[in-house]
Amino acid sequence: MYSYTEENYLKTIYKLSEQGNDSINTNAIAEVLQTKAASVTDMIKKLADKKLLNYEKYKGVALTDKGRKVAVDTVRKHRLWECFLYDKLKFGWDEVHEIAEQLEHINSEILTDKLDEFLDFPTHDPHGDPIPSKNGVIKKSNFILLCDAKPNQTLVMSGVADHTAVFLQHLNKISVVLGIEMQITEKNEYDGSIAVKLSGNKSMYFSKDVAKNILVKVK
Amino acid sequence: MYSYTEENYLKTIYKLSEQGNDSINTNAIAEVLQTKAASVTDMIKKLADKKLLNYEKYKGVALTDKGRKVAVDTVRKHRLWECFLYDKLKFGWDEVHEIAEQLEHINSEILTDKLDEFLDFPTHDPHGDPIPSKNGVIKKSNFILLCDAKPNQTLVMSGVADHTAVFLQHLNKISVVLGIEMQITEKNEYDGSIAVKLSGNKSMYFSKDVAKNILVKVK
DNA sequence: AAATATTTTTAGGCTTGTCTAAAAATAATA
DNA sequence: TATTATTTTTAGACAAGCCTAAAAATATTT
Repeated sequence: MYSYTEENYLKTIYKLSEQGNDSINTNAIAEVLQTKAASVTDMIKKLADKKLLNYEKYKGVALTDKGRKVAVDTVRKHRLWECFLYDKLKFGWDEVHEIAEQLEHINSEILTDKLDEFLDFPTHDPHGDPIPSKNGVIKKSNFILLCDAKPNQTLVMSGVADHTAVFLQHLNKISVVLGIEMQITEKNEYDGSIAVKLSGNKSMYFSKDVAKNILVKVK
Repeated sequence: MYSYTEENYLKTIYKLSEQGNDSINTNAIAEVLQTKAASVTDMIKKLADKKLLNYEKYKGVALTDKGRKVAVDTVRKHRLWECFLYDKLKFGWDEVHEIAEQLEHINSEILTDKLDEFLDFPTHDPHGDPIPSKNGVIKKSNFILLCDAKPNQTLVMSGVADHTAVFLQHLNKISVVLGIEMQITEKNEYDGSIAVKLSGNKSMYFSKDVAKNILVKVK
């Protein structure tokens, strides 16, 4: 239906627009896709011709419903494959993204459906990101950043804001995985660091850099 | 490493050479790949430049060890994915080929290894074709065609010579699946049809067209 | 508001993989 | 063997996706 490249452009534009970036500028797309602004302009014109996005010269782009559908479906496939790699093949959560970047372009609706069923209809991928439903609905998660959470509430580690392998590997190292529970015991104004108490009364410190990239849910 | 297209050319040439076709001619490749002879010539030159095959003008081609390795690895991935689709996702054996045509090009050695392990190191795909080992060895199966088998031996249905969806669907319809056992009770010279006795003493007839496309193993 | 900086677009070109039409080589037949 | 038929290759062209360099538009400073 759509090429590997077209899907990647649509997915990138979709993600940038989700991140609040209201007007999606050429350079931002080029940056994410590791290509040049001139190439982005070329492709944008083609995608606009196919009614996948609205484009006005020098004014940035916005996906049409048709384009958003393709993007969301690509995200859905990406996250389902990540679940497969993590849950079934036992890859680390820092390893699944790269492989899913390839698998997300496999084109078979029935495959996606069967995979979904095989995985028992997961709602979130291994990084805590929501998996869009077959019809493109994404359930909004009520996650907050650990650095914004209040003390004395039970918090459940539910996701990450930084998806880089180095960050995920750091969390591995300090045994922070999805599902662990904690309570903030101390928030230090000076450096933004946070002390928490884990189940089993173990305590742990997070630097601001880490705390601002951990998503938690208030239990 | 190698493009989708390059892998498909190498796989096709490999398969044609396995089918006994000693000199692989341009037209045969074009036929399989649904393209034109001129395109094949172009690609052959590029693959020869990359030392993936030996090529002499008007004399046909032969894979080098390097090229064969790529081809066999693609076949390995194809068949492992077919096992996954069949065993885990419960696709029919007539449905797995098309999807595996896409999945075979996913490039990740560790993924292939983990998939192999997840599937418990299968030796044959859902059509009875052998799965090459990681280092490219293909165990030769001692299967024979049902039409060439002798009466009064216990035969195990082990594979198919015709991989088309229509043939596989026909076998579904008459409940012929891998693993069923049978003994030939009658071979008709006139039309080449074969009568067999299945376990449970049920009997069944195969036309020559069917019998010549069923592979069995003498138990 | 004018000058400068940044962003975006255009122009022209490259590679991959494809095509058609014509030429060259090989194979088959009279 | 000469002729015809088939196969293969060459020549030239095209679309997709990318590039660099330069021009145009927009944003930011002074």
